[in-house]
Amino acid sequence: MTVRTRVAPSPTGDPHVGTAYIALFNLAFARQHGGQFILRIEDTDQTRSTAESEQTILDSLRWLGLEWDEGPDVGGPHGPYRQSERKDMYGKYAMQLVEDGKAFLCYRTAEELNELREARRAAGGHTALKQSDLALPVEEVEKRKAEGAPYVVRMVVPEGEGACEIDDMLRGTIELEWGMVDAQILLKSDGMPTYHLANVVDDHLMQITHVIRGEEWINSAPKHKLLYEYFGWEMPKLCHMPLLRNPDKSKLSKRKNPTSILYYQRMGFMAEALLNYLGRMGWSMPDEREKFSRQEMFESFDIHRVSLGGPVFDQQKLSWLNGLWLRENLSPEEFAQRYVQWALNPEYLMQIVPLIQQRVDTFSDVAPLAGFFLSGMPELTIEQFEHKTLQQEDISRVLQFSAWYLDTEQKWSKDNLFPNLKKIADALELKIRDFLFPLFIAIAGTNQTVSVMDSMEILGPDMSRARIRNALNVVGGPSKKQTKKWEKEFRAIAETLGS
RNA sequence: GUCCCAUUCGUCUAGUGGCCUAGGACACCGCCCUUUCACGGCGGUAACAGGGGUUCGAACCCCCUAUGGGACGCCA
Repeated sequence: MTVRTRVAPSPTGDPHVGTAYIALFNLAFARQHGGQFILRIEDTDQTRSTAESEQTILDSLRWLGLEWDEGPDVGGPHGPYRQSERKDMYGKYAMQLVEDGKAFLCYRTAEELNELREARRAAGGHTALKQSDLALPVEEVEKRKAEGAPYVVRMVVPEGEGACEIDDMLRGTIELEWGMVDAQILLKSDGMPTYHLANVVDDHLMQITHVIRGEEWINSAPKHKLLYEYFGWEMPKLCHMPLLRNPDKSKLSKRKNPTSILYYQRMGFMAEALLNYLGRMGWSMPDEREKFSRQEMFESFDIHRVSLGGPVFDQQKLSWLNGLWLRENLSPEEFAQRYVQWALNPEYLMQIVPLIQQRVDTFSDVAPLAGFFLSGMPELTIEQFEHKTLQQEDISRVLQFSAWYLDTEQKWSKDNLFPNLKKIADALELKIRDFLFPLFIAIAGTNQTVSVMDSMEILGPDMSRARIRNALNVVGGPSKKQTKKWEKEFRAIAETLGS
């Protein structure tokens, strides 16, 4: 038995707890059955990942105590689909389907597709586009072909009534209407495969027998099933896990909740506790024990104990669980060792020391100056935000605009953050030193400290965002009406920001 | 909008037709321990979304409604 999970690298390189969640259940399932667990980084799009961001993901998963097997290599060394030989490989499979009449070349332009979809939507029915919807007159096709116009390869899907039956290990049989399934692009105009093609081809070549993935994939399962049929391959068993949620029940997202494993690491959680907590999301031990190790989980694992309601990721319960691990599983010596490893490791310390060395007279000055690098959320009061020229509304505005900007920023370096924040300051007609004041308080709890840009870079995106959100709660955010107005202002500014 | 998936205390969950007067955990509240605060111990408030069936019997099976979420890309 071989199960696998696919990992989509995030543009920021931040490893997502949802990734670890799915990986954990794949691993538990595989280990329980004495099978292999294959982890594959998926990046056919290429706009997302860099070698560094992929490495960060793998390191984070390893830190959590997850492990994976190498499995058969597909089309070259493990990693994203950049190499040209891979293009050839997937291209061959796609063209084979074209020859068999299971796929077709499509010369439609983006504008035409938009129009077709608009028309469908206006009609109120399904928006899925089929081969017959996309067809062009023969002469038009010939004309575009002669011009060397770009084309994609799309799969043929059933038209008319009927439903596709998908077997899910937890949900039983799910019926999805073919009407909802569009003629999925298999090969993009640049010749790279889409996820759907790559997914099916790889899983077949890697002899995957079980796929445990997020619920968001249920709707594309018919496409996958069809591809297996077209190729004449056996389809792996599918299992769709519930999605982790924000406190407001929406899909876990960084805007509403810290999602990066790096954040929880920086926040001082033990890997064992975080993994334990993820194991409690939608799953329970037969004896309902709250605290259990990875090994204990694997020994008692039963995929049928997964409950399907989307679990809310609760920071407070995670903290409690972490406290249990800290208190009960570490001797004082181990505690000390772990703490040093967390706080005083050379890698982290050497980012901080250059910032503080010139500003201290004694070692005892270090902790007051740089303590916020080793803290969670600073305890803030409204008084700390009092400023000689800025009004409370200005403070709130600075924090809110910064939060909006930082939520979308993908390149997290001070050389990128600073010019953009400067532009926001200019747009708000604030001096940069005044503009930065609320950020200092939010991030460090004081403005008598090292550069806030450096601090944000070191603390990372999720920790910085969380602290600014925290500050916004203390100061009080904008009212509903104000929010609308500010959002409009911000959108205008956002267009001028670079990356 | 269309389709899909879900729905047990505020939150994570136990529960697979009688053991349910619905159990545990976090959070919250109270008491005890304690020079403080934590930790720990004890106790308390709090839930089967609603309506119809099926059944001797339904949190559990079926249907409808509601609510939440997800999917509808040359993203994954």
